[in-house]
Amino acid sequence: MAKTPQAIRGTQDIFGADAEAFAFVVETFERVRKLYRFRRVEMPVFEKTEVFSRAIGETTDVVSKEMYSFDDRGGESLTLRPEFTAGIARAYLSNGWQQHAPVKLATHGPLFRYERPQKGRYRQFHQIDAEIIGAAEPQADVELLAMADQLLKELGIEGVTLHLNTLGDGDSREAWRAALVEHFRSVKDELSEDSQERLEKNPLRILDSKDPRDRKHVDHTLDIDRFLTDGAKRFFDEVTAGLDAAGVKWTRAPSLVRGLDYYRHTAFEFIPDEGSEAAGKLGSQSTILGGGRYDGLMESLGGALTPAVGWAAGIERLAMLVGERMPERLEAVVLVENDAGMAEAIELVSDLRRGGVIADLMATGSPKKRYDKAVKQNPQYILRVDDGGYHGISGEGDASKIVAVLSNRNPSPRT
RNA sequence: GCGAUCGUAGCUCAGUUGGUUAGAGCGCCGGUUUGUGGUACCGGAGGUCGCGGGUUCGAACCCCGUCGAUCGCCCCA
Repeated sequence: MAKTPQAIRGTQDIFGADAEAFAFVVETFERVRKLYRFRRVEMPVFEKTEVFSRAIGETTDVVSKEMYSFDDRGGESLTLRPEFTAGIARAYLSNGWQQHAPVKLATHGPLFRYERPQKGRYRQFHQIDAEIIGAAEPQADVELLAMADQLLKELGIEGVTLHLNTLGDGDSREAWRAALVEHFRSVKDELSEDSQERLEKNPLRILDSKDPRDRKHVDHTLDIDRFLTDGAKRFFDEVTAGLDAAGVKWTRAPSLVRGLDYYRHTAFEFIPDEGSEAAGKLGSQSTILGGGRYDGLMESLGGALTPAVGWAAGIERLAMLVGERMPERLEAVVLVENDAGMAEAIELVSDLRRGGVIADLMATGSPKKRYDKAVKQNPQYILRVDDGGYHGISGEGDASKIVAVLSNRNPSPRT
């Protein structure tokens, strides 16, 4: 026998309860985004590599070691999308969506990052994504976060808190970064190996290092607050005031920095509370939804300065938190007691489905065992068909839909 | 890229200090019973014990390598 090829490492075949939970997340997202008038967009799964390398930043982990890149037959370097935002920004520029600005967009689908898989983390994973493009005012941040908050609530997810920070505007961030580099360089030898590396590549990250050697050198004098320009401070205050008005709970997280270069001002993550049930279900992964403002991104792709803010959430991680979802209950099984009645049974099950009844046909295997198999499906009703046609129903509960279908049918030969 | 743990039937798992022909439950197929809302019983198919090498009279079991999975580090959703 030929050998079955293996699935690619880090990909998943989702089925059963997990697939139901996955679908529930997507359906709930679709419902909620409509409440906020986010418009659905469909995006390519791959782009020219430069879309991501320029937008996300060459030195980020995502670009430097996690992209699935390949040359196509024309020799052009393409990359399977590792995130949504860069591709959406490219689409916004190449399609002239400025005409719709400010525009609220939502999408979902697969993303790809070359990483070692572990709990809640895959090479092909899935996100839901929401962006507001062309809106500079803090109210956009508030609306976006209110939607995220409502989504999590409607998914029934508890024990998760919005962690909020500001990275300031360009000037604030630059001053902050310079101060951090100066500070940490003076104690470089005492930092962890990882953080000595971060010092060159991404000094902001040292702030949220878990290594005690690094923690020793981190204190509140290094928070962004001291470096914020008046404008940046005012912006953040308006965001937090808006969240309070909208009834969205949040907590300040001064060491929260996002990994990608394009973030400005607001940065946030929804994180399970320590010791909560949600935290346990997620393993060592913590962030279930994250994002921020990226006013500088469009320029890196050659567009005009365009303020924008967005977030993405891992569908798999959300699905781990929503609990068991059962498929809709089977309402009717048409049981073929004798194969001579097969045509009649097929007609009956078709009529039931057209009448909005969730129905299945049980007509395979040993005729004597069909009844047991039907019962195992736990249907609300069983309709029996033999060589004389339909001849009986048993079950309990509301049968009005089934009765309506039966009374609209041509009388079976027996009646 | 690094580390830990683990690979036995379609699935979940037993398998004694290394010892005859590797087992169970579930699922699948067939039959007997029952005779119409989850019956009981009998039987059957299904395994290169992840793969390759080594030690041994003898390896699912010990050793080495390799592939894969899981969890963690890094980073992220």
